[in-house]
Amino acid sequence: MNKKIADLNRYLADKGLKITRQREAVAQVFFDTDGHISAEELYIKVSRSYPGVGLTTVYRTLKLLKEAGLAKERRFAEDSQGVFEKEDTARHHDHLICTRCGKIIEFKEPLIEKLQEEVAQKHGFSVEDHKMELYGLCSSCRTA
Amino acid sequence: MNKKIADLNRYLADKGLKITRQREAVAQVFFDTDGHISAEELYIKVSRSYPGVGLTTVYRTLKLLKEAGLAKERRFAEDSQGVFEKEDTARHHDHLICTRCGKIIEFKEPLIEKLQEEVAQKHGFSVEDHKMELYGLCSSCRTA
DNA sequence: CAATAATTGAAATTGATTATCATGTTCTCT
DNA sequence: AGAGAACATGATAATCAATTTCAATTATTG
Repeated sequence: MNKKIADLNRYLADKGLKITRQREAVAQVFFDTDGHISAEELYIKVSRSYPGVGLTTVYRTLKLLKEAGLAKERRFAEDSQGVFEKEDTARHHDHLICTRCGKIIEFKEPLIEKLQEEVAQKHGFSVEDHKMELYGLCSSCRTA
Repeated sequence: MNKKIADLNRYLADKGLKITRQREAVAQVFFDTDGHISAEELYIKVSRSYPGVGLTTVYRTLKLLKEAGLAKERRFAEDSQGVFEKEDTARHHDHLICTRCGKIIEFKEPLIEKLQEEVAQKHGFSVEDHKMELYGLCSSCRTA
């Protein structure tokens, strides 16, 4: 699935930026990753397939991916490290987070989104994006 | 409204910790603050009424307030600094955030909460807490 | 009031992220 | 293809928020 790499390259060309081996490496590995990944983790993962790419470049590329609308940064409570995920999966999904074991489940609920729109309108807002996190105990932690 | 100070003192006594002038100062100023405040901002505010209280102590006291269930820490996207708010207002309210001017409006929507419970149950979770943020443009930024 | 244990503030430390800078690469134009 | 200009890279240093350390101080308890 090189469509996203193509999207990135189009964005770069558009901005007068350059297509490099490192950017492609980081982007490729990132797009092959499901769920959330931190810059540090991505750096390690990239290093396995494409050694010699610096952590700094990983940070910089993730920033570009955000600007290009291909990645999304999230910050979970109490977590000092930011995590990234692909923008397409980031869109319209929310998180259930177990406060004991840290397990994170992603879900979608169109009805909630409809209500969000309504609330926003009531306050004169137009919604572009949202983030919802439910904190609680997962079934295994509750019975344990 | 010294009830909360009393709550804090009860918590401290319970844990074998001490009631100090500094803790009371930080707590008092924090409880008199509406909305969100960062540790740094709170430090400045405290320093005006009670000079000589260190930033470290503000951080430590906020941590205690969290443990005592009297404060809640939040982390908004893209914001490196965590912010705190009183637990009573933190409970069951959500945020509308303008992506241009940064304005934050708080709201409640019981229906959304009901749906959250249902979704969680579907995944075997019991909800203890939640966080929801809607990002968009406020009315003035949209027309500007 | 004395002994004990917790607290304080300043400074040092950590961990994540960003800036700097000399060197290397890509793109554009011919 | 080649040269020049502009951008990118990676190592290191710097920054920023938050935490830890530690010697000196203070609250509690008996």
